[in-house]
Amino acid sequence: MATIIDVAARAGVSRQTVSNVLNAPDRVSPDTRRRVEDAITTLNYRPNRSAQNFRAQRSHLLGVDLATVGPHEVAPVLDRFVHALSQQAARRGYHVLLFPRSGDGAVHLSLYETRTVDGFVLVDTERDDPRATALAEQRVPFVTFGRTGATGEHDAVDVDGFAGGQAVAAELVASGRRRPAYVAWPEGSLVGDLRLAGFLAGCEDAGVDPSDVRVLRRLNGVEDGVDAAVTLLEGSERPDAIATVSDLIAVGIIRGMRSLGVRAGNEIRVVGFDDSPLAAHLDPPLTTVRQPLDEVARRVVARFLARLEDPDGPSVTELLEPCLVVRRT
Amino acid sequence: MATIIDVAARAGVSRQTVSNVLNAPDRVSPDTRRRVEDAITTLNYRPNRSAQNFRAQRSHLLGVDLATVGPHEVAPVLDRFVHALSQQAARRGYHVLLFPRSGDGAVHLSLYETRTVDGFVLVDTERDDPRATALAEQRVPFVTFGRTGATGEHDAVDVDGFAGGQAVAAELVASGRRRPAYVAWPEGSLVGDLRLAGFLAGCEDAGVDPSDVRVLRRLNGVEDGVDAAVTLLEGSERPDAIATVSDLIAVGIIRGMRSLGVRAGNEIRVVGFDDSPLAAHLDPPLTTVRQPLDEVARRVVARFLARLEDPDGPSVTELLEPCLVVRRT
DNA sequence: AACGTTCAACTGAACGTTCAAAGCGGGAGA
DNA sequence: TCTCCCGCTTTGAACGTTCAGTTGAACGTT
Repeated sequence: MATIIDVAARAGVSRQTVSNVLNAPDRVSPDTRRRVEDAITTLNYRPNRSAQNFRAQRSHLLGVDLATVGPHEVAPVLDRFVHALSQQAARRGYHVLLFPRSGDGAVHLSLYETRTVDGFVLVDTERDDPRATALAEQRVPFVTFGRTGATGEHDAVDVDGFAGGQAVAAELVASGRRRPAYVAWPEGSLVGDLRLAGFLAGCEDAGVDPSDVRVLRRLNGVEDGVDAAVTLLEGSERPDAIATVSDLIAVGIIRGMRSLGVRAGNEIRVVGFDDSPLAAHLDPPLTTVRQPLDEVARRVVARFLARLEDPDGPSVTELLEPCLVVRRT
Repeated sequence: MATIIDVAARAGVSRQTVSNVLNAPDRVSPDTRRRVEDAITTLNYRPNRSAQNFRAQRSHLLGVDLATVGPHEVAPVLDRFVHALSQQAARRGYHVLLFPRSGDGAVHLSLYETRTVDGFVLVDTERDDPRATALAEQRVPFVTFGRTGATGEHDAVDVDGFAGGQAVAAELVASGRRRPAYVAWPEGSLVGDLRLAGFLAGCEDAGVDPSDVRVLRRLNGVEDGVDAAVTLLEGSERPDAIATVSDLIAVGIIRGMRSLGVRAGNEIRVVGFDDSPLAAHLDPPLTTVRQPLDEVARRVVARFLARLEDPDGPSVTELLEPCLVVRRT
């Protein structure tokens, strides 16, 4: 591999001049510049990233811990976000380094201590996420996708689940539904509680009394959705719409309804959340709320770089609007 | 951040002794070792990875290019493999660096030229994959998950799709089916052709004439599966089993059958391939072929490290056995 | 001619680590 | 007593880059 010294020798200049041609071309005379560029081309020189990292005390790497997903679990948002993140990071000279989340849920602090990464992006945050607390305490640069409730204590980018819930309610009522039900996660999840609260607020805004909305709480599985649908349909007063906190539950709802001979989208509308890849392929295609993952990723990267620039600046939480995707249900 | 020099000063030894305590403890007297270890603990010293990388001319990073997946497409194998890979890599002191596949499908050679990564892992390879050709030509260390047809020209780990196809045929015939059909990908895909060939061979082994097997060719989409199912069922002689080259197509098959009032698993069995996360959650749960992704990842990492050790060693292709998962279809 | 300014290019130093080689006591053998 | 060896430790050097500071030449002003 050619080094900057080789290029300098070939072009008859010093190593710093070569460096300048690459990093501050205006400091070099046009004539010299051309000679150096020729040498670079001839030798196919590429600056050694390890050396640059070492010199700059920056790894240009962004750590993302992968939740340990069982072979049959789905991580519909995580994977797509990681794709988007690696794309946006690449635009800014950074790359995404994946590492498995350690057993106890702690972030691998050692990756930062050894300067393997410049910081972290946390995904799937929960209320008072211990990972965020630990990182903030150690003053490690990081940004979360998702709030933790500790506003102002770290940078975060999130999608406004409350607004998403509102939009769902508005759409359902606008299409004439008056007896909506909601299948939520168990109480305590920040994400889930916001989506539900938004939905209830949206109902109220549209003139449906929130206290009339039947709310069921289930875990995030297809089977849990099936169960919820059966519960909702067996009563004497069936809802005319079922909104849910996730697509996975919605899949179960649709299936549970079908097992009772009811096709989603007619008497009973069904709405999911996340617009996971399968939503469009369901039968019937699922109405759901899409998160602007590309934009989230863009801002996460921007926030992260800003944090590196100014470690002591104030923490910022950005909120992005989700977008309702109306399909057949 | 404490450096090795700080530790050395505190323990009253030279920097090399500290290095030895960490990398070759047997060279250091027990007494000194203890003193140094104390200093390390006190100062919370961690060797700087950038410096190590620079010194060793190794980034300890493994590049994986992410196919650009549309927001509604699914990459069921890729994502799970990447998870497994990052886990296995971490065990060997390596990490996975993600980068977006460039527009023209070429691997980002520059990541290697700049020594940002030590090499690549290629996923979703195709016959005579241009990425593999390019990397081999440049003598870049890499391992593919999936064969390319160019055996011996690069390291590869693959799952035996032929054997998978055979297993499917064996199971179907053993359960009494005599008129199986197969929905394949368009001819030319190495993966697809092997799975189909295996299926036909398996039929022959079990006493069903392969030339009687109806083979349809479709793209890899849910809608393509629906279409295939309709085509297969509308003829006068319906198959009693439909095997497919992928779970996604199988999803479509099940749906297409249902649209004609036929439930998969009874008169007509359906079998997918890949055991993607949704397979177990389908209605009815899908019988499919599981790829041992953890084991594939483990071997890919091992092969890769072996290749780094010995750049000129012979190329090896490893083949792993898939495993049929019989569910309700 | 002396001096200040500007532009272009160069030199020294440093980032933190580890390999290779050298130093240094002390004990065994000649 | 001298030599050799052994175990432990130190020193020199290098990996490739870029920041900060310096040199040198050209040019205009006084």
